[in-house]
Amino acid sequence: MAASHIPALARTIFHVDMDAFFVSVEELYDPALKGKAVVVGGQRDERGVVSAASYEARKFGVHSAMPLRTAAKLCPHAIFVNGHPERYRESSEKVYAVLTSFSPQVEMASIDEAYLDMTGTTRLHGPPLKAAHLLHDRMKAQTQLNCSVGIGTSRLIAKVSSAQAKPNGVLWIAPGEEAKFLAPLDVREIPGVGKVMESHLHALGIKKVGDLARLEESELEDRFGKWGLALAGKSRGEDAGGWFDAEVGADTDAKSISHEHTYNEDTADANQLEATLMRLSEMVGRRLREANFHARTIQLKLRYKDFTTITRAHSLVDPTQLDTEIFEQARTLFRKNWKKGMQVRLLGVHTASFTECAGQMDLLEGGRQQRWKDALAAADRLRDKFGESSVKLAAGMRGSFRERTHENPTGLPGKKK
DNA sequence: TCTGGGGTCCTAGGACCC
DNA sequence: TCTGGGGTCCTAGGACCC
Repeated sequence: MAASHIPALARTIFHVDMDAFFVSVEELYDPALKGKAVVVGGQRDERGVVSAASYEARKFGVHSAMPLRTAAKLCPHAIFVNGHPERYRESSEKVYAVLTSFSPQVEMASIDEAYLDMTGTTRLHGPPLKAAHLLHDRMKAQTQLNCSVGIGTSRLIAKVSSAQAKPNGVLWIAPGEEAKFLAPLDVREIPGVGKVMESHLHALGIKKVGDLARLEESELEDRFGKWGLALAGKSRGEDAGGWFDAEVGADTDAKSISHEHTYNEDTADANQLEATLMRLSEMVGRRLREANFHARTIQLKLRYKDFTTITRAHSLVDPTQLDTEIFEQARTLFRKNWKKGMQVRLLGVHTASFTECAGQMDLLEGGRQQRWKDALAAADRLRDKFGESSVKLAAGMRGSFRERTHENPTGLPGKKK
C-alpha cells in the first residue's frame, strides 16, 4: 500500500482482553469445569446477575448482566459458581506483569483488559503482529489464560478489533484501514454506544458505523450535542474526546468510593436497614483510609421494592475518612428520606470529592479525631489478621472498639488478602 | 427474565458571587 | 424597571462500562 496513506505520527495501540476471564480463572481452581456450561456470579435461585458465562453457556443465550434466574431457565444444566474477587485480582496482577514486559506504557482499563502503547517498540519486539503473537503466547505460558489482542492506531480501533478477534485471537487493523474496518459493524460495537443511544440511532435509520460516518458532523452535534460530535470522530476510528484521548498509562486517582447491598429479601425493618448502613460505612471508611483520602461528599442510595431509586447527598465542611462520621451522615440522609414502612431492596453509601488531607479542625476536635483514628487503625489491623467479620464498630461508641468473635468461633484466621 | 456491584462521565437546574 | 452574564459549587439523575 502507498506510504502516503500512513500518518507520520501514527501510534500503535494494543488492547489486550482476557477471554471469559472469571470463568477461566475458576477453571484453574477446578479443572472439572473445563468445557462445561459455567455461570459465575451466584447461585441459580439468587437475586443477582451473571458476571461471566463460559462459551458453552453462551450458546444457550446466557450472557453477562443477565439475571441469574433467567440464565438458569435458558441453560438448566449450567454449573453456577460464586465469584471470588481475590482470585481475579491475583490473576490480574499476573496479567499485568506479563504486559509490562512488553511496554512501559500499560494501562489496566479494568480487571481483565488493558491498553498498551507499543509505538516505537519494533526494534525490541518486531512489527505489531509479531509482537502481538509473542504477547499472546507468553500470556498463556505465564498465566494459563487465553486473551485476545486488537491492534490499531487508536484506543478505539484497538478495543473494537480485540472484540472481533475473540476468542483467543489477534487482529491488526493497518493504518489507513480504520474506516473500512468499522463501516460494516453495528453501531453498538462502538464503546459508549449502549441500548439507549443505539435505539436513538436506529430511529434515524442508522444501523451500521458506515451509516454514521456518512452523516454530517453538524447534524450529529445538533441532535446529540458534545457526545454527537465525539461519535462522528469515533465512526472514523478516532479517539475523539475525553478519556480516549489521554496518554496510555497516565495514572488517574479514584474519584469515588462506594459500597452497596441488595437484600435477598426486601425489608422495612429500620434496625436492619441502619445496621446495613453501618456496615457499608465501615467498608467505605476502611477503603478511604487505605487510600489516604478524605471525602467531602457523602451520598445515600435507596432503592425500593418497585425499583424506584433515589440518591441524596450532603457535603461536609471538613472532609472525613471516619466510619462514624460517614455513618452519621448516611443515617441522617436515610431518616430524612426513607418513607417509613416502605420495603427497601437496596442501600448504598457513596463518597466523593476527595482531598489529600483533612480540612481544618480545632485542637479539641483534633484530639478526639486522633483517638478515633488510632482505634480504627487497630481495627483495620485486626481485620487483616482475622478476616472481615471479626471486628465491628458499634454506632455511638467513643474512643474504643469492641471485638466480636462469635462469627469466627474457631479462632482461626479468616481469608487473608 | 425481574433486574449486582463497582466505577466514570455528562447534563441540568438552582444557589451564590462578582 | 421587566430583568446581564459568566463562573463555580452543589445536588439528582441517567447512560454506560466491566
